Amino acid sequence: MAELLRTRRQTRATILARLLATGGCFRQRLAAECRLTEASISRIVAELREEGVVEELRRPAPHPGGPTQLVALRQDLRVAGIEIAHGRLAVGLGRLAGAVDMAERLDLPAAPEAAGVQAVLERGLAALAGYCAMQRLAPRRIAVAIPGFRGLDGPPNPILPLDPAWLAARLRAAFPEVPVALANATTAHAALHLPGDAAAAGQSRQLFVYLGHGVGGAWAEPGVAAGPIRPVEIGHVVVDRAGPACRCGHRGCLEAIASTAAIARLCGRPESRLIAGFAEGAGIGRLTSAQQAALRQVLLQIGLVIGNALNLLPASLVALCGWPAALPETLRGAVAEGLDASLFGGSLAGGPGGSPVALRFLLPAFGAAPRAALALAAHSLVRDGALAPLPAAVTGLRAG
Amino acid sequence: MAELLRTRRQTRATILARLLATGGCFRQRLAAECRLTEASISRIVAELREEGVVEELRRPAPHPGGPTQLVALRQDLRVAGIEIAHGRLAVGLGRLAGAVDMAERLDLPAAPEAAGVQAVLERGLAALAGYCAMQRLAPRRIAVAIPGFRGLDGPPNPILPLDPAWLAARLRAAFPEVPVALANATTAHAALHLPGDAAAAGQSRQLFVYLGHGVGGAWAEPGVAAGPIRPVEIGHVVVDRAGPACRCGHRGCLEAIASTAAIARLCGRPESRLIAGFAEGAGIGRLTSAQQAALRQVLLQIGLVIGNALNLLPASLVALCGWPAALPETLRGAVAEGLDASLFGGSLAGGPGGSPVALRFLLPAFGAAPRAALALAAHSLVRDGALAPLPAAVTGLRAG
DNA sequence: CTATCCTTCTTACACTGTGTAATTTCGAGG
DNA sequence: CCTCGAAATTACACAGTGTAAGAAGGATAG
Repeated sequence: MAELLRTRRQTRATILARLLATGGCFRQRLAAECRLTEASISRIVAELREEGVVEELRRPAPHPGGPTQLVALRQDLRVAGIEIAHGRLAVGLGRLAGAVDMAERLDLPAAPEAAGVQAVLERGLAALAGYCAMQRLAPRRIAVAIPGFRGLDGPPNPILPLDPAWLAARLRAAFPEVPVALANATTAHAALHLPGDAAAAGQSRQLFVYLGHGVGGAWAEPGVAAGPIRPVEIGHVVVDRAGPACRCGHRGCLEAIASTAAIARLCGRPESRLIAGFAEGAGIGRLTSAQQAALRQVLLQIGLVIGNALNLLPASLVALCGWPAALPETLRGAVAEGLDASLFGGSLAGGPGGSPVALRFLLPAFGAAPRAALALAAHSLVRDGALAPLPAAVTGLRAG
Repeated sequence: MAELLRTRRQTRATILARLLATGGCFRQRLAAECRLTEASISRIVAELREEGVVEELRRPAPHPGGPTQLVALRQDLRVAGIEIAHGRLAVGLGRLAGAVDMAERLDLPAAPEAAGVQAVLERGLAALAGYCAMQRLAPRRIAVAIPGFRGLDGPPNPILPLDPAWLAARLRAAFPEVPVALANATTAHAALHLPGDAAAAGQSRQLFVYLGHGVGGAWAEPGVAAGPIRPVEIGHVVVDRAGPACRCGHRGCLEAIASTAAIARLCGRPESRLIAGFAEGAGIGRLTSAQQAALRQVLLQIGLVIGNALNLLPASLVALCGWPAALPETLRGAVAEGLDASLFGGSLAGGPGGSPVALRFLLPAFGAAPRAALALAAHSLVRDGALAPLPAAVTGLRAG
């Protein structure tokens, strides 16, 4: 009995999501992981093949009479990405699997105003459109990763003076027919780091936390539901009401103590040098023992906040993407310690009856922009079943 | 086009949920609020009428040619509830709308052991079954509200020595054919206080927080989705790692500072007297100014935790059920203050672009047990579309 | 090069659930 | 009793999936 009804779009999305996550797989496994019969797989794969979205690759049969057709996303599909990070604009074109065809980075004005940002965006768009025209490549989707973005009709962006409606209109003009996805920069990073594990095919939920110049997060359910990535204001969870002022207007937000800006202050060196050190794999450098102790406190706090978040909405995987990944194991351990101090009903190892939570440290891809935006574009394409996206009014979901 | 596919069970659940929330309404409104056509309403109402779940009541037409048949849940449907709270076991039988036919309360042993609890439960069950037999009434569903419950295959209950599997088996034996729902006591209270507003028919999410001898909460989405009530361990969000020890093993949990036990300690009087005062509507009584200040701090903390929770998962309504409702407005305001200090992107009134959040204080129904369990039973019945519940393995949801 | 055997892949059919539109029913008033 | 106007029902079409039977394809042996 079908206790799980899906629209065609949803079914396509589940299948495409599995293909993106696995990089291609045989129909049997695909059917199992998508909770469909092979009959349905057959129908939809045929449909997607017609449309040029997937292809079947010839493989030697693993056993007599075994499958020979590997179903995979077509490798020549292109997506475009636009990403704003660290005072630069990056535009690029790439493939679904992550390979980048072209990337170009432009400096934003030091004190960005709306007009200046628009001008640089125009240059980036021109470069992107020019490359596409020259190579005769048309992206299937364009995604834009914007720090501080909170929806098309959200509040004005406090971080970057950019009108999302203007950008969306501009993109529609420059690339007619190509669907556009706008999202928060953190959402894009979450898309970049979505785990493709077999485990992820289950009903598991993931909490992604990004610690950069800003601090943000996202809930992701990469399972069969092909669920959306929901941004989370974990950076503005208030840790200490008497703490340092945060740019959001409150005091003692996580961001105010755990962003790279705060850590740079703590370590007594400029944020740019700190980030450069991480980017070169040099780690955080020498610290006084007082600094180490302070850093440890921050890591503990991060763990506490994450544990508290899981008390409110359980997840089976926490991905912590940012500067802590560059620290030695001994210091990093403080995160787990903090988590254990707040996670109800068990520790990381999975206490009595508590389901185990995995904690992963990820190094952010400093300077790899616009890879996150490209990943977001791929995710967005897949999520819509490689069809024209539904207007937000229909989905009832907030952009993000 | 149908971008919203539902199984029959889901459709029935949406309709029944609306009927439960509104207490009966005309088909036109029902169709609109359930996002169905009147044709579908017709089919399903006919089905439910056949089964004796709904009835149509004759009403004078509001305008010439207007509707005359009010669709409503049948008033003679009964549900049974079993609730454990404040050292007592309450069993009862009632109607979906809330009327209680019979309630009986039995004291639990002071230092409860598994055997003692079982014995009292047996007595309660006998009373319930006896009443049902005498009145020739058969409940359509039985719900049990258990403090500390965390799922049928969750960890052993740290609060009450009760094996849920034993209880489920015992209920199946005593009331064969009657589906049983076991849930956390907080979930049951959330069910009791589910808002039935028209607003609730939307996609809104609600955060319910219960401040009693324990502190817990639940996310509820009472909209068309007929979504489940998901328990939240908000009582074990750690507020201050150096705070007082909590029974969960951590320090500084919200429960450790905001439960009635903690408040009783703060006010320097026994918890039972405090609760009795609330139950009689006498409020909290006289406090020294130091006590008032301390209480204010606690309320601020509650607000902070709630604001932080909304940073992680937005909601449009916060229902705060417990002792704060008995306080004067001036003190209670501290909750909103704390909330404003942590809720990102706007205050309670709805900041720039932030969606407004409503905060409601509810007086808990002290001594009204098993009304929460009865509400839970009604909710559970409706949620399953008045059909036999699916086994948890199929729904993929944790009991709660 | 063909026959055979094995599984994979496809497809016809049945079933569920909904919306559209035509039809029927129903209550109220003259 | 008839008629009007809206509500309520129902026939039909359509989307989506599972079941099961049939078609197709690769590997091996002769």
